[in-house]
Amino acid sequence: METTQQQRSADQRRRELLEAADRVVLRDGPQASMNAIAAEAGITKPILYRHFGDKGGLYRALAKRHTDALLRALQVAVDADVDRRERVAGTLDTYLAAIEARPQVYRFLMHPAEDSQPSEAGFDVGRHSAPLLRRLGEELGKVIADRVDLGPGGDLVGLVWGHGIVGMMHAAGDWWLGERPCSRAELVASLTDLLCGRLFEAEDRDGGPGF
Amino acid sequence: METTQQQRSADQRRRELLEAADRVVLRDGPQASMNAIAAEAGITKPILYRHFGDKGGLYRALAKRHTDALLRALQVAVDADVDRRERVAGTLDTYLAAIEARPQVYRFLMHPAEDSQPSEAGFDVGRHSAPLLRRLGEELGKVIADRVDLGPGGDLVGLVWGHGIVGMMHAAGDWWLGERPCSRAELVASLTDLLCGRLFEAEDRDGGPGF
DNA sequence: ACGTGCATGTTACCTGCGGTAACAGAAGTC
DNA sequence: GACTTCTGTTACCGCAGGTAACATGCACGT
Repeated sequence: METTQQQRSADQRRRELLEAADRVVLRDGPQASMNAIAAEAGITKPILYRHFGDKGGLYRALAKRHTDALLRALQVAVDADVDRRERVAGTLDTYLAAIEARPQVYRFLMHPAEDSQPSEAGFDVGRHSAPLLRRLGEELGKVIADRVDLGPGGDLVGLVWGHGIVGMMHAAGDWWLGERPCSRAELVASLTDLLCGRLFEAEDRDGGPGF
Repeated sequence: METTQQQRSADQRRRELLEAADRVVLRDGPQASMNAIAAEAGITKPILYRHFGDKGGLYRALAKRHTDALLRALQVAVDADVDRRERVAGTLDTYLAAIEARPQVYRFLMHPAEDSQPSEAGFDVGRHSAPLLRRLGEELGKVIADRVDLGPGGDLVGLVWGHGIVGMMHAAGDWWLGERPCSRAELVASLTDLLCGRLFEAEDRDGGPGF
């Protein structure tokens, strides 16, 4: 066949387009229009559609790059050779540092422009809140089930915890990024304490039901 | 003045419109169009806009009803007169029962059609992931800080935990609702265990670094 | 009784989006 | 040199959110 020339130039073009899209999303947020992206890349819409199918395709391709980068960073943190508390804190800090450094990217990843078609209008509740979180939860769940002895049904419990912890990290990070009520280190410490079970070690206050 | 007649009928009309919108959102999901809502209500678009300003206004009004209802239910659960573990489990279960009973409503609340204007294209990272979660986190944070003795800076820690726990509940619930990997009771038990600190009580498994 | 407000309702339109069809050149291949 | 293929364009469709301008009904002050 020997279409390698064309293949390579096509791939290269694709990368260029993705970088242009990246710049626009970084500037305009997740609701960046296809027109804007095409303009930034110096071309017109139909080319984008030839390369990526539809907006969802472009956004998926764009998201994959950042997602993979973040996943690699977290993988390193989760494999660090320190004690468990330190490792949990390090993982949280890695995530928070990432979203702090590039809030626009983070925002884009969490809000992939709700592509989902109407489907059967009933039970596809999932997937609207970013595939990234799902992937993170799944991965973390596997890691936990692998490394912590949770008895029978441990795989399932690991998954629950994985998704739960990722959600905790995400929600707290989102709130923190908006309000900046404390330093990153303090946030990490508080969240780590929570996962350590300090909620159930702390004493109730005077009257009334403790939480 | 004596415009009470008109006032009352206006308020009543508003309620009727909200109920129509509710039906449509329940049927078509969060991307229900203004045209569809107007049609369901038996009128045309401009009336909706006169009552609610813009789509964001309608959705905010619509969300407030469900949000308030859910908040009341959670308030009851969080004030229950049982021990702490039972109370945590009950609160989680209340939330999960709600989203299980009406997934469409839940989905709508979490995805209020990204109204946010472009603003200054920079630092308004918050608010994209549903005001409901923020409100829940804030309320729970206050409750925790009120009832648990967390030492100096406890208010802030309470807020961090509030948002974190709500995020955990949300993410785990979202995942669970999509995959249905276990019963609600099992999910509640696992999450409660996590908040109890079982992650740090469990033993490491054989080789490699424990999580 | 009758005009005057005012809220309610309509039709018809604007803008901008995602997405597509149809056409116009340039380059490699036989 | 004809043929295909890739790249790029202009021009358009359908549908969304949102608005202007015009009609209608009902309570009022005199």
